[in-house]
Amino acid sequence: MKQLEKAYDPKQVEDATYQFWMDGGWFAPRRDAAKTPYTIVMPPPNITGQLHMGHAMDSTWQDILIRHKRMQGYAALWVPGTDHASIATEARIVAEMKAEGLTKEDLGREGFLQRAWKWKEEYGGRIVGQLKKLGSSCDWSRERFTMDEGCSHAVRHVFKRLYDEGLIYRGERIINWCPYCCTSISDAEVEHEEQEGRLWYIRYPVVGSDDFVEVATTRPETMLGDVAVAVNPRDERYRHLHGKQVILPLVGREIPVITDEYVDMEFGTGVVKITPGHDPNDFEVGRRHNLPVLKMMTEDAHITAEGGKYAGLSREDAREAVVADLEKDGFLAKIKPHPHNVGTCYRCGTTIEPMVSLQWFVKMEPLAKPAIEAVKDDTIQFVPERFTKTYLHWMENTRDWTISRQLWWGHRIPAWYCDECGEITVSETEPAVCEHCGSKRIHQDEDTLDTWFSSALWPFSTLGWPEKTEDLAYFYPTNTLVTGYDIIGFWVSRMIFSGLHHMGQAPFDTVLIHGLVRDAEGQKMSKSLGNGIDPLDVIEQYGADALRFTLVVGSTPGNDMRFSDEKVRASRNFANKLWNAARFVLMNLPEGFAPGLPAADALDLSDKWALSTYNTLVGEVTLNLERFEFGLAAQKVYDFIWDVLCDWTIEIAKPRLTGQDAQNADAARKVLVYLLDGALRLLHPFMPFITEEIYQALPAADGAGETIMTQPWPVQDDALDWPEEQAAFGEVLNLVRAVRAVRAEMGVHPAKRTRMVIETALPAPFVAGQGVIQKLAGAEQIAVVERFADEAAGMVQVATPTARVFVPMLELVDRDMELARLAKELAAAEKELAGLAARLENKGFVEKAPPEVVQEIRTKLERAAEKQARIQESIDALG
RNA sequence: GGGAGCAUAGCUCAGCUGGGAGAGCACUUGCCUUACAAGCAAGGGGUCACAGGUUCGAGCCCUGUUGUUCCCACCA
Repeated sequence: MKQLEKAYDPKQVEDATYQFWMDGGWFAPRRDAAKTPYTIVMPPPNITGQLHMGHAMDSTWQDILIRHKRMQGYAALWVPGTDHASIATEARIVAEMKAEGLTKEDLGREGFLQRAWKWKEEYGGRIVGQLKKLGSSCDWSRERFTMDEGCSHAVRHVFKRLYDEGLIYRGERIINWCPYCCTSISDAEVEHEEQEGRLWYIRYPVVGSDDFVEVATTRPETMLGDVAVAVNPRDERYRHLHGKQVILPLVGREIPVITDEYVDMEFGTGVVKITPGHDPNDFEVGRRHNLPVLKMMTEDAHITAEGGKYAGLSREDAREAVVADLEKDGFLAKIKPHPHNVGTCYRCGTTIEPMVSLQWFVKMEPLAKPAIEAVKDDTIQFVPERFTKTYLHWMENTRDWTISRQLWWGHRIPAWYCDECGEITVSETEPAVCEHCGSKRIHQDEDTLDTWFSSALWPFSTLGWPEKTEDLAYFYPTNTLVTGYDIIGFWVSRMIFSGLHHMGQAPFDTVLIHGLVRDAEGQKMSKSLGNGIDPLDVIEQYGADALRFTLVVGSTPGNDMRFSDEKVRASRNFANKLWNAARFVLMNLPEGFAPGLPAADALDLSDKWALSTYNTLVGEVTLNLERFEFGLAAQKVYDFIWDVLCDWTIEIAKPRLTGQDAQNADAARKVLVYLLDGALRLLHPFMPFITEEIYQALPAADGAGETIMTQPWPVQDDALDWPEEQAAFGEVLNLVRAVRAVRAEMGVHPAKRTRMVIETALPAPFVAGQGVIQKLAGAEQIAVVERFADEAAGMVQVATPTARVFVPMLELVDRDMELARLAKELAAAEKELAGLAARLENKGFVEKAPPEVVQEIRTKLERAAEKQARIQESIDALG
């Protein structure tokens, strides 16, 4: 048997325990036909990332599910891995190179990729080690990386397949361009932020008259790319302009006035300038009217030659210059303040520039349809349910997905262009010749794929797909996906349509959504605010179990939570409490102690109460876990350990353990060990380290080399349910509490012991509970009688629903004070009685409420009436 | 412009399918009761945002209002 230190020290335990688990190989499930698989794929953290609170929460929740299912006997697999995070990683490396005075072009593609891989080898594993500190029971033998060989194969396979199906196409479209990252980004990667903008009203002279039209714009510099002005066809104010031409100020180009329903007559002047090259709406309008597309900005957002004298200026400088010239030449009518939304790059925050460019796209509509169905028909459920709306809204409004990125770090697009015939060859492996004309002069697309393109395949690419592996057959589809609500659009939705399309089966059945972890003030933790709390610091100070527990209690799916030191300290204290309870139990076990519950007739009333309470707990916690109510489950285990086990059962056991009755002492020990063992199992998913450490010290595990990880999850058992005894002992505890309250109120010193007479019509439980009352209510001698009131002069009297206690302490207290106290008690009892009586007098209640509820109130009423009568009698005796 | 969350003790939050409100921290009082002072015992503190409605009964369901946070959206 292991000796436990006086206070729990996580640092001495955690790393060694994790190593013990690794050595035991318990993280890796075997494919066992006799078992049911349960699978979770970890949302792969970015290789650029450091573990933050979001990861800690995410991983804790997943680990709770996996550990619980593993104990229930499932073949539980948690697949870990990391994401190459193309844009983030590339930005990181470019910045690093910049410090050395190097650019990507200096190194060239090959050189850059070498450097990137080196960077990955060096830093990519960092976060993996951090996940281990948390206690995550992932199967590291199945760890994957989105750019490893298998995942890359899956990516090329999917690309080829979708291309052949006509679901991937290449085309010139208007896309979101980040001038800082110098790449296209998808709609989902654009963040909108409100900015204090302005509306410039510009006069465009009408050709062939002295008239002009006023056009309102938030981006005057884009007028250089104007190809028309548009009015609403129904707008009477501008009917005379239909078919006319106007002159573009500063540039002098003649452009047509067109009519289009898109124009809102209410906004601005009702006239819109059309710039198809740099505005998504204008692009659509331009297509409808066959207007040319002028590209007047470069990839780093400077004006092109198209912009005449403004060529070479940045978009910001160009705006100033254009506005100044407009004003000088009298074209500027007015300027009004105008708050509006500006799209920014989610990575770098730069204002995105809509640009026309040649990119690859995934056609979304045919893929989205079944993905919408799968959620509507509950094949996939969101927890909490409300996120279904978020998902459906995203899916139903999604436009084609821009998947090409002008980056080097990532999956290079498997498309080759023929220098002879110009056709495209898409292939999983590098083709030798153009499949159209057989020419050998082909070159591969320079671009890479959006990071999410590979993450979308994660639930099956990690299991070996497109190979037909045994893992894939056994573990797919996975079961629960755990993630934050912020990536439902980016990731969850794409996994769903990918799984359905490529596997013919939804990738998981449940999406469990957690909220954000905020700081103690409720602010989002972020690097720029510097308010991030490093989970590793918390682990260092309080231990991983305390951190995990904190991330679970008081949290509820989908809701954000605040993180504070006080909360972790409370969790740490709980760990220590458990530790000491275990120490107490263990130090009371004799050599050769044999665990196991004694026969029912060897159990005393308190044993049956404790075991019944535990038995109920088992059922409730199991149900809570099945419903993903982790916070409730954790709270219940906490309450059981602290309240039922420590404050009552252990205290009650003390006199039994040191008493004369050897059989009784043995029963107490066996029950304590049984309850401790059960509580450890129930707590293990939440606090894996300390529960393992204590489990190892229990006689059952002694030297057997077993782990709590694979012990069976407790099952509710009717044989451990004694409702009558549970209720009867509850009355004993009520009496203890009542006596303690009166003693405290009267200022009786805790060490002072008194004689005590219990008057009750139901003596059995109080006789059986004598020892308990003696120990916990400060009694030295107890008599249980059916009638005592007549001899009770000069005694303090305490009423409970089923008994009255007489304590000879009146010499310690003032008689009037005692009367006043009793009067207060009586008032409270009468109030309760009146409330209950009122409910029963309500005919509607008696007739319509369920009979068991009515009966419960009747019983309460009887009890309350008895208690009230006892108090009244006490008062009469004193008076 | 649409959609969603939240509003419960001084603070942070639980509260499962409606049966008379809980925890942690903080506060007050008393305890070194040999597992634990990171502890033990006893307490104080809440018209569950507001107004209606459904129901025998509402923190929970419905409608509206206010405050607050977030998501989505191509009105120049």
